[in-house]
Amino acid sequence: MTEESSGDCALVRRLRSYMDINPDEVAALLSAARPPLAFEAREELIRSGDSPPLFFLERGWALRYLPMNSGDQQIVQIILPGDIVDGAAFLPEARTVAAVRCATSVLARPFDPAAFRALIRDFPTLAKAFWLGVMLDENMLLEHIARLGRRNSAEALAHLMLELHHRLGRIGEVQDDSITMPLSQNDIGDLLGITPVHVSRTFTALRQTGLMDMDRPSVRFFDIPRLKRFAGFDPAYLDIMPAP
Amino acid sequence: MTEESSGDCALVRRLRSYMDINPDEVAALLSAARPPLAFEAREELIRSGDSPPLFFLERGWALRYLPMNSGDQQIVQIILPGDIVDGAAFLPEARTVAAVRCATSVLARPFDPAAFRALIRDFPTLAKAFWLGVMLDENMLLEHIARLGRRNSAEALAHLMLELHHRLGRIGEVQDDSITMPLSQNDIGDLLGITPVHVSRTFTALRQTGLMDMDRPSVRFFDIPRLKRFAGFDPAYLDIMPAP
DNA sequence: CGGCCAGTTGATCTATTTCAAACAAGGTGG
DNA sequence: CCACCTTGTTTGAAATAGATCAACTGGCCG
Repeated sequence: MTEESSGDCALVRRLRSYMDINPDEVAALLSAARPPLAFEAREELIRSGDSPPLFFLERGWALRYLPMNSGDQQIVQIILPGDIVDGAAFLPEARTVAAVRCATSVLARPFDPAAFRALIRDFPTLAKAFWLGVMLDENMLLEHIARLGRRNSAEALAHLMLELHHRLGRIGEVQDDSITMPLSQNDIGDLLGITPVHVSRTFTALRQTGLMDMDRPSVRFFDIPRLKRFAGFDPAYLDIMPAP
Repeated sequence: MTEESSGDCALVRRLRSYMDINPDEVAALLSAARPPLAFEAREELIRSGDSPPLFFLERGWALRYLPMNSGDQQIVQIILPGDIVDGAAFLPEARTVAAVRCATSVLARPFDPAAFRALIRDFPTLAKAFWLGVMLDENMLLEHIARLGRRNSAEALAHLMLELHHRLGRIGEVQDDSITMPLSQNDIGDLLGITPVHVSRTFTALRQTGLMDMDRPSVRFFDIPRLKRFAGFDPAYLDIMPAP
């Protein structure tokens, strides 16, 4: 037995949260999994230009970003447990442009690429679940674009926190309207394309509206409906499929 | 015979520009294709919330965008001949969040979704080519994020034009360092998250540097190496695979 | 001719940046 | 235990990129 048959694996838990996966499929999936690897906070999981390994995040937070030639960086994606670290790993020869670093200490579970591709070929349900994940990731990129292009800093920050609230809720990491959010204000600046000092000012402005509060690493939501209206947050993009 | 066997189909031409596809595969691909449909400029190809049809663009330009509840919109992707219009079409039940409208008059080629999925299952080369296209599209989204988050309007505009130059070059639509770019300054504002008046000012500023010039619908590049340096443009993200 | 659309230009206003300083928490070495 | 350093956050004052509002231009079409 490679793992608990119930699937003590963040990827399996995540897939199950939006698809019906039968025990055969879980077993097949786990047979392609290798034991998780541990990484420290700030460690690089993938470097820009790598031909990346096929990792799924098991525990912790990671950040996918584009290094800019000006020296700074633009974070493009927050990787949570159950997420694939870099989809380019499907194409054996492909190189990736985005780097990934750990925001916290992390457990990453490598999969055997060839075995994984065989699974996708042989199990239609897994193929569908996997493609669904790709679409979800794309939707998050699209909303990130809209955050950067069409929202001011307060709206963008609130929108980002609501997205995290929603995603963490799906993997069971929300305790009564507050989340654990390990990112620094520096990271958030790199996410939203604003300076860290402005992140701080924006946080205090939001705090003063009474809609949410945060002191690292916890973010508390006081009035989610009103915050959603303020940020223009509609979770439809995170719920492509109706719940099972 | 459904089509010229040489593949007079933008999708086939595009795939061939970065992969070796043999005649059997071309024939299989064309067998899933249906005759193209014509649309007018400004017509909606896909509406937000649709379960979208499986279209590949045959001719013309289309824009994929998120309608914002404030009434305006954020364009997230420029769709050129050979591009898939909305990848969500692979999942029969999936709904899309982004809408697509025609920027010019357009020919869109519908594919039979079930037949197309069968192709992906049965022809590894097509599957690979298709997944490569998905990765390319993702890379363009990532760079779009970096444009919005980490570049000022002049750099962003130059970067966007260089991306179009590169993409159009690949499908044979560049005549000696100038391209035909049918987008209005309004569209470009919706792309870059700036106001149309600022697009106009940015265009004249760029014109005065002598690096490029434009009067609709043509954009001319005078000094591409210098412009690339100015915009921080590195085409690596558009060239995942080495040329065949 | 009149009207509409796309682009330009000017003047003012505002969100965000930049630069600078200060503070708190935690870790390390004396 | 204290001095000291680093990292993350806060606050202030000045500078700037881009927004806003408004007016004007030049096609183009009926």
